[in-house]
Order: sequence, then C-alpha cells, then structure tokens
Amino acid sequence: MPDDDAEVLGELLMRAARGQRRRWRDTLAPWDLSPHHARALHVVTDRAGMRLSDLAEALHIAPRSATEVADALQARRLVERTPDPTDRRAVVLTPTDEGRRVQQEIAAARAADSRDLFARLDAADRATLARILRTLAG
Amino acid sequence: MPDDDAEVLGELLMRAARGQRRRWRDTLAPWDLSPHHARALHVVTDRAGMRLSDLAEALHIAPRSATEVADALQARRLVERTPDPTDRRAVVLTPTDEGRRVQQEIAAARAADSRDLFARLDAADRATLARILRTLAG
DNA sequence: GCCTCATGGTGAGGTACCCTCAGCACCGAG
DNA sequence: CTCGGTGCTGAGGGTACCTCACCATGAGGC
Repeated sequence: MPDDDAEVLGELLMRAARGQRRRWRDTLAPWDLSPHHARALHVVTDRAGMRLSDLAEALHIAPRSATEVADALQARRLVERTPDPTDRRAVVLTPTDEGRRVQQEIAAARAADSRDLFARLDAADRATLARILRTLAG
Repeated sequence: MPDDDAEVLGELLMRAARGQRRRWRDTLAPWDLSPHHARALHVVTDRAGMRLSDLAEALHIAPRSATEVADALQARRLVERTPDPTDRRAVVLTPTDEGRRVQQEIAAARAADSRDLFARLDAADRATLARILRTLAG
C-alpha cells in the first residue's frame, strides 16, 4: 500500500468525524447545551442513582470536574443533587422532569440527524462501513 | 433503515476517529508537541512566508490566538518571526532548521502510523472505505 | 502631501473545561 | 473507638480559545 493512500484515508476519517461533531453541535444548538453537558445529561438520565463519582468515571474526567458538570446541569434545572440514602457522604444525581424531557428531545434529534446522514448510503454500504470500522477499532 | 443502525454507525465512526486521534497524540509524544502545535508547525513549514493572519486562517482560529501559537512555537525554537519586507505591519513565520527537521520526523512517524492502521484492510476495503467516507463528507 | 479608513499584530481581560491538592464528613474493619 | 480509606468540594492553576481596544502602518481620495 502506498503511504499516500493511508494518509488520505486517515484524513477522510478525521474529516467525516469532524463533520459528525459539527452536526452534533448544530443539533444541540436549540437547547443551548455543549456536547459535553448533553453527554452528561444522557448519562445521568440513562441510569438512575448515578453518584458524582460514577459520572466522573462515565465521562472520563476527574471527580472534581464532575462536581462542576453537575453544578452546570443543576443551575439549568436539568438535574438535582439528592443525598444517597445508603451513604451519607455521597450525592446522587437525578434528572428533573425538564431534564428527562430535554434528554428525550435531544435523543430524537440526534437519531434523526444520524438517519439523515447515513441515508446517503445503501444497505450494503452501511453494512460494509460498519464491518470496516469495527476492524479498525479492534 | 432502522434508527439503531444509524446510531451504531455514528458511534463506530466517532470511535474510529477517537482511536485515530489517540494514536496521533501518542505518535507526537516523543516531540512533546500537542496535535495543535504540530499542525501549526506543519502549516508553517508547508508554505514559506506565512503571515500570522494566514496561520490563523489555516488553523481556523482568531488572529489573536495565532499570536499565541506562534509564541509557543517560537519559544521552542521551531519557528522564527521575521518582518515582512513588503508590509512593515506584518510578520512572517519561518521554520528554523530544527523546526524543519522536527516536522519531517513527525510526518514520517505519522505516515508510518497510518500505514500500520490501514494495513489491517485489504486493497478493496480501503477503496470502499475511501468512497464511502467521501460520500458522507460531500 | 495629507486625511481617512482599513488592516496586521498584540496587550488586557474573560470563558470553558480540565487538573491537583487539601480538607471535611463519613464509612467500615479491627 | 480508632484509623485508614472514600466521596465530595474549595482553592488555586493550566491550556486554549475568545473579544475588545490599541498602535503602527498601508492605501485610496483630494
């Protein structure tokens, strides 16, 4: 394989991912949420009883930074801090009704966006792309 | 197409890109350069006579931020600021010998890394992947 | 030649998002 | 009850961006 081929592929991959990220940011614009906060909201909504330390682990950030993410979501009234009944040191994060609603809307918007993007490919190409990407990830 | 397919594909794409970015960061470690600074060095080395404003445009950052990137590369003695002979307001960035050397080493390392990654695919898959990614980008 | 407006770069100051370290409250084993 | 470990957060720091204001210079109209 020529070196150039590999470089072109690498660049195409990065470009596709960049486009994907940009679409995602645009999709989130109506809710004025950063991708990071949307992800945090997703995580909190997904599994009830998340502790701050669980959130930190899920987002791959330091526990101290999870505090800040929680602060931000709480300020937006998307989640609430409640004391953990089984451990008085711990704090569990619970989505508010608003938080759950926003999360569902975002999930729907994201699904629609992904569908639009990949609708450009036929079924065979979608299957091939999935196989190839899995090979690269493995 | 089921919504799920699209979401899985989107996630696979992000995962592949994330892996790529991680490899790239690891590849750069020996030179202690961030991806951003490496990219800036590449741009400056690539085209002689880059002004700060050109660098800003190439990196898609504000002109003020290009000043900082230039400061960093200059502190590492990878580039030099020289006055533009045709416009006394402007500053052109020129790679030092060291800068050129580092840039070449990094380019070689990156090419080798890309080659390793995409060697997992046969020629047909590489061609297909390129075609599909171009479809998604377009 | 001079005035005016636009342009290239940078200082000052701000935001977002991470981090480490120290400290406090609490848990749980001995 | 004591003591090492754990969960969270205040304090302080770093990086990579940004905008705004400023200065020096360029370039076109008079």
